[in-house]
Amino acid sequence: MLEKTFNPKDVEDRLYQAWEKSGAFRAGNRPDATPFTMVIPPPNVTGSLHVGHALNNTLQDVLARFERMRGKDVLWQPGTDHAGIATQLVVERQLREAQTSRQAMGREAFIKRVWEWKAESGGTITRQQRRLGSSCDWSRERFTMDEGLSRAVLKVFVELYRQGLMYKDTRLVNWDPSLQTAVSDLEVENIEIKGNLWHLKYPLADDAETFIVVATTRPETMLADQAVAVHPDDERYKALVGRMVRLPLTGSLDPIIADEYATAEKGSGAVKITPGHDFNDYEVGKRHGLAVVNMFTPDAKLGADVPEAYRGLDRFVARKKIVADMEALGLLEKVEQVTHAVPHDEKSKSVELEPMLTEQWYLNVKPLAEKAMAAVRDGRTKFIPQRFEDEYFRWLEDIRPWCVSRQLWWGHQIPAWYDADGNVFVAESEAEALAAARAKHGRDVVLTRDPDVLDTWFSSALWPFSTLGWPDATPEMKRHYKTDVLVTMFDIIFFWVARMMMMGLHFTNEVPFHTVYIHARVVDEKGQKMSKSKGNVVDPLTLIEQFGADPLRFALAIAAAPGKDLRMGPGRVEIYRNFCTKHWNAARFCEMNGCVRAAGFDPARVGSAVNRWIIGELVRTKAEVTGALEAFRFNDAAGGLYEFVWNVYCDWYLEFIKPVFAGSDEAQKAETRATAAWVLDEMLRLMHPFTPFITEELWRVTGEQGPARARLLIEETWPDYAAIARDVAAEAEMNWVKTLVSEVRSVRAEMNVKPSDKLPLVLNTPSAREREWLQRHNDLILRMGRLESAVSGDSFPKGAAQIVAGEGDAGLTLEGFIDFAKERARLSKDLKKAEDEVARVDQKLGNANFIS
RNA sequence: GGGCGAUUAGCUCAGUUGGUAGAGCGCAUCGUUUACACCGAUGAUGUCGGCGGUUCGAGCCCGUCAUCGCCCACCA
Repeated sequence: MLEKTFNPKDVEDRLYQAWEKSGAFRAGNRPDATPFTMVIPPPNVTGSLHVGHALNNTLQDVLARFERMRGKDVLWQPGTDHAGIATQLVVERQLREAQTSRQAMGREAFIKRVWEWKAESGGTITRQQRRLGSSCDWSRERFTMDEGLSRAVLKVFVELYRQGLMYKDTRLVNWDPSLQTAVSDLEVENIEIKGNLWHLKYPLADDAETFIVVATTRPETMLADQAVAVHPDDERYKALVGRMVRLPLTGSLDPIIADEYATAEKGSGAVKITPGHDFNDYEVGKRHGLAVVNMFTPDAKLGADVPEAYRGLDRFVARKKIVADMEALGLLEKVEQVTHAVPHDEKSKSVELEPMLTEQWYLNVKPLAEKAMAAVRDGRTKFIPQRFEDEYFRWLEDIRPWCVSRQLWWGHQIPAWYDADGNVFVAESEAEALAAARAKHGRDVVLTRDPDVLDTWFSSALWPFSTLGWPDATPEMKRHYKTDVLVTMFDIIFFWVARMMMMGLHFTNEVPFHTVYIHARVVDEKGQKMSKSKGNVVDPLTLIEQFGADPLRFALAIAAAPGKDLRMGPGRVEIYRNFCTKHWNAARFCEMNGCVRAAGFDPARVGSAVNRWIIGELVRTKAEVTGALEAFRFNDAAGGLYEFVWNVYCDWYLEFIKPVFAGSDEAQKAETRATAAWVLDEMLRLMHPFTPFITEELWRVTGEQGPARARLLIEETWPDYAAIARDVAAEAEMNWVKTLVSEVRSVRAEMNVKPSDKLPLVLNTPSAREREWLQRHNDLILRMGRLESAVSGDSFPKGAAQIVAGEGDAGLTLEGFIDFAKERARLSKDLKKAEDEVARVDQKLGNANFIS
């Protein structure tokens, strides 16, 4: 006998282990079947599961289990990402707490330390994915710094280099002074902050009493100024173009130049040009042949190229001092308050990035982007929802070279070696590099390896094929690439999706996936973005602990309407915990009534209307769920199931069959038991992709073979009801019955009659008020009496009917009633439509104003 | 500055080719009848953000305005 409620804690672990042990999640179980492949967006190896992961994993697991049940050979490829910056930061923090640093340890020891940390904490997130029920093929788990994946990275880098797409360049780059590394354009977050716009007076070189005023938000950079620019058409300054200013504080001479970049309306109309520390100024400098002076050290303190008084100062300290000094010289004209966007690192959002002139490795992604755009344009890869394609195009259309080198230690070290003269040798191994160097010099030379590592997203970009064994021609590569669906969130379309498209097409000539499903962001129950600082982070593990994995999964799936924020919290999950209990109790009811699947039961040959009807409803639901899942409408699929389980199966069907079980018609009882069991059984299968644990556990209740069947659930096929025709008669009949029952219930409620009371009880002692009601609803109650007796098998309470009707049986037989029901259903649907159409045409003709 | 999305019951949200406005929660009333109180029955509640247009008919299509959110952008 089942307990009154489902206890997820008792079963989740046991069931998951049984699944995994049985090899049910393994790809390759069905060599003849169509493959279905997804790669998981690899979470940070040292991270833990947040509710966004939970959504992402749930949706993929729904698809994986659905396709597996449909008979496909599913590979859901799991793994983790080494997450260069994030992981290095975590370990560095630990070192700080231990009073040491990576610099003190040295590179080799530090990397060893990170691997240790990975070994220690790397299992956390995959354990948590298991708790959620994710049916990944764990036997194929990969890590971006695995030997095989690293080999793919080397090969890709070297090939891109040989193709001339990967190159070193010295240019301005976004520099993180805290981490002391370059970051890519995508990793910059512009944050609006309130600041000052200082108007500085620069005296002319040959006339110290005449000034040109420049406005700047970054006065400290004036120490590296190389010019003052004005717009060529700006009448105010035309005469000054070509003359020199003497830069205060440094005394150097800078030309006043005319450049379109300056806007007369902005600031004072004249702008200081600092090619070393501003992307625009850098371009202006190139046009005018200005020098590029770097005035900062890597940690953004003032360096050797500034007057001694400022050397070693932090940039913000220097800013204050320079403003004060300028003011003391009478060269500060005014200060305006402005809000302006300042580039910050997107991780902590607390470090102001500095444009810095450094040498870095760049990948010219332009030609790759062309192919990536073409693939989406001609439909080889589709985005759902489609509007994300526009965003994808917009970014790829004006894509700039990708700065792929990072001045970190944790990551794939760049496979480039240098000789003493600075010649570079790019090769997949040191031996190859040495050989190349020997060939060049005619003798053995000593090489040093480039100390930098690659952007984490470089290896992620290869994920769909590197995990399958590329560059080797593995059977998995052949069978599972391209993959089918990528399920991810919109915030990494540029970081990851676009780059996978580019790399995939470039190296395999095939798109990495035919569909990209973009799901929403999960926010808290109040609609606030979750953040640690706000303390409103919803922890999926707490929710699993509290309610179970199934309710969380169902809550996520049913809320997953494409492209909208998705609110999540305990309240939401509780609703679906209740739903799971309801589902559980439906099975419990079946168990109590001996509803066991009967051997040889044929749903197409059921006799009674109630049973024919519920089978029809099931068939309809299955079609709805299947269609919804095929279209990635998870909310519709889950919603349809919710409706069927609760409002159709429990609220109507189980209520209808109670009188049957209480009655004496043994043949009908047997049929009804078999039907109830069969429908429950099928329902469990439809529910399984969403709530795998409870369905697996309940499965044994309805199965002839007991618990041994449980293990097999996910290997069973998705229900196929092709042989069952839609039973319109049963549908119409039951709809009519339901309507009547509702009407009667409403009458009873209004009359204050207990549902348990038989009608005759009321009729024997009618009050005046009751008598009035009975008169008004005479006809209804007559029919109801008929129906109840038809459903329950009891004899029709003739006496009661006579009392009600006052004139004996109205002569309505059940058959006559069903005909009436059908007629009414037909009329209310088809005829209504036809009549409307006729009326519409009539009206049109009437309005047409024919000439007779 | 550009682009996108949202605006539907008190709250949170569905609503896929335009055809009688839906769900859950909450609320009110009643109820422990062969599963389930993590339950059941019944009920109340909507100028579908405003205005204009197309149509026999608009929550849905078009235009416009308002408010909120997100993304992108080199503006001093």
